Amino acid sequence: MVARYERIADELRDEILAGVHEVGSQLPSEAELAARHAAARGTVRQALAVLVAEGLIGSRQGARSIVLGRARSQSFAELHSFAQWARANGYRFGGQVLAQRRRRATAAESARLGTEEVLDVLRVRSLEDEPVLVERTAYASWMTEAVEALPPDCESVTEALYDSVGLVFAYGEHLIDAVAAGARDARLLGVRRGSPLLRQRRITTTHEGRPVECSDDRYRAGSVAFSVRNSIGANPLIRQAGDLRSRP
Amino acid sequence: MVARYERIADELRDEILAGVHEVGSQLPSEAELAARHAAARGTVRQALAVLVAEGLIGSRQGARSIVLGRARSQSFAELHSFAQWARANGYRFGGQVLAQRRRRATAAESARLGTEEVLDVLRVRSLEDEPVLVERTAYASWMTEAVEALPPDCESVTEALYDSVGLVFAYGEHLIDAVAAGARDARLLGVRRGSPLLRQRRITTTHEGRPVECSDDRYRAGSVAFSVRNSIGANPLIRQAGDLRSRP
DNA sequence: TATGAGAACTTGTACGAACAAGCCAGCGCC
DNA sequence: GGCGCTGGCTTGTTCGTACAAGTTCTCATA
Repeated sequence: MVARYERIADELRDEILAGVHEVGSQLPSEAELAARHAAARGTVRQALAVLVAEGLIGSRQGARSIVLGRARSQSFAELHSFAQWARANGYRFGGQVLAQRRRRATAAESARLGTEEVLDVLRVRSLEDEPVLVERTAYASWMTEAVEALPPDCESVTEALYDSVGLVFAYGEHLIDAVAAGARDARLLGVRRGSPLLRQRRITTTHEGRPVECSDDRYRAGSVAFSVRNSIGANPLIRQAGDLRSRP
Repeated sequence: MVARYERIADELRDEILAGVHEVGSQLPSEAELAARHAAARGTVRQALAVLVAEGLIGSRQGARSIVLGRARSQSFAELHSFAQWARANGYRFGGQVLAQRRRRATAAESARLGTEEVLDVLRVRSLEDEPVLVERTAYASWMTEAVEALPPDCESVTEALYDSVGLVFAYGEHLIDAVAAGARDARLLGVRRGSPLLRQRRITTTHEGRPVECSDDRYRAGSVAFSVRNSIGANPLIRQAGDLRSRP
């Protein structure tokens, strides 16, 4: 059973995407939406909060909500899982494990994952038959067996782990910056050494907050971009300084 | 007057940051928090929703909320305004306008800003006395006079525009990827041509959804990173494909 | 015509209640 | 000991009400 506010949010989202409510125009008042859906105003407000979080609409006290854009925001799974994102957008995609071994955790990994040993996996992912992503992932030691059981060309690691051990990636923290391609990155992605890569370092945890993996993903420039919408009072993305102060 | 739920959220945030509630531990139940603050459960839930949006805690039906992390999330202003972000984090910073002229809007700019003419501004920003950011901004034509009135070494454009014409940047859309430094970028940032840069393209609007500016900001690699926390059911950042399909 | 006060409208905050749905520990059974 | 089940606890959803606070439009006045 889908919650009522979600159905209202879905309907409003569809209307916005279909152009019923133009960008820059005002939505009907909460009272009117409540009457139209035979729901309480609080329920409508929950639905609107969903769309605000998606960046589709903006709202402020006293004035009606306005439509900000028509871009669809994907789900958490699509941000976390390359396969789910690619599939949802209709791309051909693939993946291949190139190296996989157990090793001692570095100090940083140990602090983040809470284990002394990790399973180190190097994967390359392709989009539209071109390699676009080099993924270096360290899994916590209690994940080792489940990950080693996966086939090397596993399409979606996230889905496979859910099917095999019921693991759900629930929370993620991501750090995004740019780096130059090293010799190995360059060879794997088919670019020149020193080419710009978009790097996404992430750490993922379960529902209970238990760390599962930390990963260093590098995208070939031009293949993928990250998009974020924000507003006063709701801003997901923050900026962090690099290592300026430690440089000579 | 600060809203009650905000004060509760502030108190809980402080407690988490101070380590009263350890990472991975459970928060008191909503009922207990409500009793402690003499507030309704709905009010406490609003406070918790704030912390969920900040990525500090996670929650799921049936189980108590758990503490996910201790990183503080900055405000919208700090993401949008280089100066406010740098100041809030205690960095030395500066800025300088290198070129500024009116010109016809490109087709893309015209579509985004809704004006035929734009004011094109090229700025370089420094952090800790090193140039780290090249900013190419196109302002909508109705902004021209206010921007031209700013001093070339204006520290914070956002604040100056608020003071002079009461303009508030309320909503933003950002697209983040990596590019190679061109000859001019390289000279301005003091890096080699072809070096990786972190690019943030953004478009900003007022409260009413009226577009104010669109900008192409390029950070020297290593100087700045973007951070995002997400969870199932709340994810701000999305991935977008580049121009894969249009390539030969 | 321009301006300012005010009314009407709209969103934000807060309360209280009730039920649904999921989690977990403890209990009893095999 | 191990297993499954149940009952209590906890969060999720929804309703209804009331008032606070901000916006917008109207209308009277200068």
